[in-house]
Amino acid sequence: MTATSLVSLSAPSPQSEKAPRRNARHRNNRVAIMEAAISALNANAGATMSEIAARAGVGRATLHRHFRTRNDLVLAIGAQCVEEMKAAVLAVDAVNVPPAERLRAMFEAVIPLGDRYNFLGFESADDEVTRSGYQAQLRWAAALVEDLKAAGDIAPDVPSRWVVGQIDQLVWSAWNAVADGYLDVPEASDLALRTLMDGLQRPTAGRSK
Amino acid sequence: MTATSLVSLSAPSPQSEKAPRRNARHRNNRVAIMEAAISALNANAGATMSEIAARAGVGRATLHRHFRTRNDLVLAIGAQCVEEMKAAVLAVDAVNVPPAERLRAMFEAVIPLGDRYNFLGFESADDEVTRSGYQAQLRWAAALVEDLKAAGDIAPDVPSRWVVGQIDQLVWSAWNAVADGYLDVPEASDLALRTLMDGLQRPTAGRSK
DNA sequence: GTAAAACGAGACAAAATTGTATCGTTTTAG
DNA sequence: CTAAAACGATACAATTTTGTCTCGTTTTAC
Repeated sequence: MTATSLVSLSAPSPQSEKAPRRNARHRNNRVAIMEAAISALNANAGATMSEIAARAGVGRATLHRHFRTRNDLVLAIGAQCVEEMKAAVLAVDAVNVPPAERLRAMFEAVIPLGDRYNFLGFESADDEVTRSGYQAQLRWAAALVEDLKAAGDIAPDVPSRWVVGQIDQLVWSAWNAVADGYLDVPEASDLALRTLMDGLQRPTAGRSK
Repeated sequence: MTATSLVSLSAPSPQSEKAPRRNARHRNNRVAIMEAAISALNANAGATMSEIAARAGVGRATLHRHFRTRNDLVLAIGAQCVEEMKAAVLAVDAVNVPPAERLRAMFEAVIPLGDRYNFLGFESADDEVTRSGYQAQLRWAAALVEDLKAAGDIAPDVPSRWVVGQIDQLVWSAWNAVADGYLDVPEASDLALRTLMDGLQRPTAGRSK
């Protein structure tokens, strides 16, 4: 469970005014810390700063140099995750294809971000900005579900909330399958799609269209 | 989310030697505390003793009278949940029917215990006894999956870990649907079964046998 | 090579949380 | 109605976690 991440964190967003010109080591540590924190907090929402620092392979003092308070850290991660999710979903929306293919593309794009997505799920409650970003993701998924229903890809009698919940969960299940090493991302996407649309009873056949 | 529980906690197990003959209020409070704790810890694994006491509607001192330490509380809940799960699953095994019907019976029996099940999922790491009880549940589910595969109810090419994970998650999803009030237990069981076996594409038809 | 940047280790103070104890009041059982 | 049981409130000590700071060492950039 030492979570080698499936994606890489982008460099420190160069938005800050008067950015104090950071070291390479500094940038690497920042990424390592955020990665370690996502992993640690996914495993245990109450993970302590010491645990996070240890997992990131830095001293606790360094952790506090990068993120003054625990809350700063959680907020930074939340913002980062929202950004990454937004980008992934935007790429899916770019191409104008039938909803079923958008669903497939979504799985491919979002499953590698499963840990981010999960983080947002239980850590977005505190901060307003992060939460609204997360809510936007859920609304996007809900809209996709409506499109799927309209196209006849999802049975209309199934509550949309249920479908959204299933998609949500499939992303996390698939991420774990990939992290555990028993599936790769395309396989996991296929299996997630198949599970959602056709269930696990049929031999393999491929989805009926 | 004020979680009116779907099941009721049994009276204080009368196993303890020299049981000091408790009050009715005492027994009620014990149940209320455990119920509140399950709910609070499901929402936030790091919930504080004060939060739990407040949610249970008792003072913090009373909480500590019932469970001297936080760990005592978690352990007691864990043991209780394992017992309840064991009983539910035992009832399913009692009747000798095809695996597909056992799956249906399992959903009916376990969905009302969804919050217990979820609790065990992330709080069983600390205590050995609780964890082994939880593991037993997972092994039971794995055995059921093998039976389903053997009976042709689950496609053999799907990794069993994946199937077990889906069942696990469906229980929690279904419990939430019931708690949110948009499904009742039989409906949720049907939907969980349908989702797992046939997916959500088919109109409603009923599962192909 | 050298100076600035970043770090680790450790010492501390400041919360926050837990656990204990006391005391007056309410509830229960009979 | 009464005594025992249980409770709430509150105060307090112990522990854990957080956040700050300093100092000597390592790494980086040039």
